[in-house]
Amino acid sequence: MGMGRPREFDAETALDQAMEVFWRHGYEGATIAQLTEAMGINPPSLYACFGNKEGLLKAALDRYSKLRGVWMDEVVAAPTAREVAERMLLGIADKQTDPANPPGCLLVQGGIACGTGSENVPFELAARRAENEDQLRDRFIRAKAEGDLKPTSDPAALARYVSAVSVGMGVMASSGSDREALRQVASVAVQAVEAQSVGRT
Amino acid sequence: MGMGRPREFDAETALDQAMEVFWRHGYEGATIAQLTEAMGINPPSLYACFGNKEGLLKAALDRYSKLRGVWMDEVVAAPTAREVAERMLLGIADKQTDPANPPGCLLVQGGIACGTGSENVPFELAARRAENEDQLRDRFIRAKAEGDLKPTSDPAALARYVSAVSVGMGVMASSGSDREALRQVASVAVQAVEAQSVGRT
DNA sequence: CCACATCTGTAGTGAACACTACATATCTGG
DNA sequence: CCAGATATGTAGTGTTCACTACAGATGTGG
Repeated sequence: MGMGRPREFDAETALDQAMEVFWRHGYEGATIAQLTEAMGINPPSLYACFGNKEGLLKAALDRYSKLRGVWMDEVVAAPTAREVAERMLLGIADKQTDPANPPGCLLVQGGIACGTGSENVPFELAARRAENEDQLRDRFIRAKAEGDLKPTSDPAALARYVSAVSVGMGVMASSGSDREALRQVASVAVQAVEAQSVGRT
Repeated sequence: MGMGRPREFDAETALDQAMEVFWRHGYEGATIAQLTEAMGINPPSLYACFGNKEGLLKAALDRYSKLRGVWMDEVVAAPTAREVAERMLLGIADKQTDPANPPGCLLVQGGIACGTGSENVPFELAARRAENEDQLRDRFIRAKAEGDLKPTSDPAALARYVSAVSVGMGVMASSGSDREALRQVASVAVQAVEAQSVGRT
């Protein structure tokens, strides 16, 4: 038995284009017509490869999380909790205003509130954000064990805090805030982590 | 000339119901059928009273901003910048997890990313958020003039920061974070404002 | 070269959407 | 009580949506 006609497009390249459309218009705001045009394929190819619109979103999120994960590994490699927060938030300020991508963060722009039939999309995004938060929390737990964070500090709360600031910055970026404004927010935000650090300079 | 048949529903009560639908499903996710059912009226009444779907959203936002403005006045009445931030963020933690309302904040849930034809909705929401930020900024400018905030502090950046944290908390609330989690975020966030304060205890 | 499997493009499908025409009902001013 | 004006309920309108049937194209294994 034969193996059939080979696909004429590259799935990852197409996913990058789809990611951009979801990023810019959100899950519900993105139409199949926009997606297929950006991906350079026709609807049947999309459905054969990704199942349906939600399957395409999940594939795009997988790709986004993968790239993001590499960067997060560099972030948590910083020597102190304060520097982790600084690297993360200042880095996010730059990433979310990078003209190479739509403004903001796909994990926020993708869909915060959705209509009937797409209720699980916001939870899907939240689950991805939670992964980042978990990674931060683990890093802050280590920082506390190393005596870098105060014995009274709450690593989970700190991680939630940094995650919340990231999300807030993403919304600001998508509604027009420029890089300098986001960097200012990041700088102020880092001071809360610094206040929980032991050897503050 | 007569004045016509009087309307049989109360516009403000109907707006409250519409507000809840937009809050829960977002602008694009909310359908006219859901809105009219929640408001207890039929489509022609909705269109006669509010023009179109976007007009209804703006009316709901006006109402939301009005209620919110009353509360913000109480917030900025706190004696110090630190207490302003604390009142604001802890209050938001409670409000965004109040079971009487959908979780989160209408100014975020309403629509962060929208599809073609609704591009201005996110900007409309951003403009409302900016009003709160301006109010905070003015309060922090005063705090700096009063010697409550350090001479090196940047009131505008502080206001942006508090606003960003609020938004981030709203997203967290809408994706299932409970009140305690939000309060922890608020507590950490306040420490950044405290770090900019003069008489820190 | 043939049977088979998979992809691709065209051209739709039914459903859901925002919005409205129209007839009827209920008010005010004279 | 009548004329004008506005609201209401029924029942649609055209459009757009996610998704797909189908026929032809292009590959592999025998």
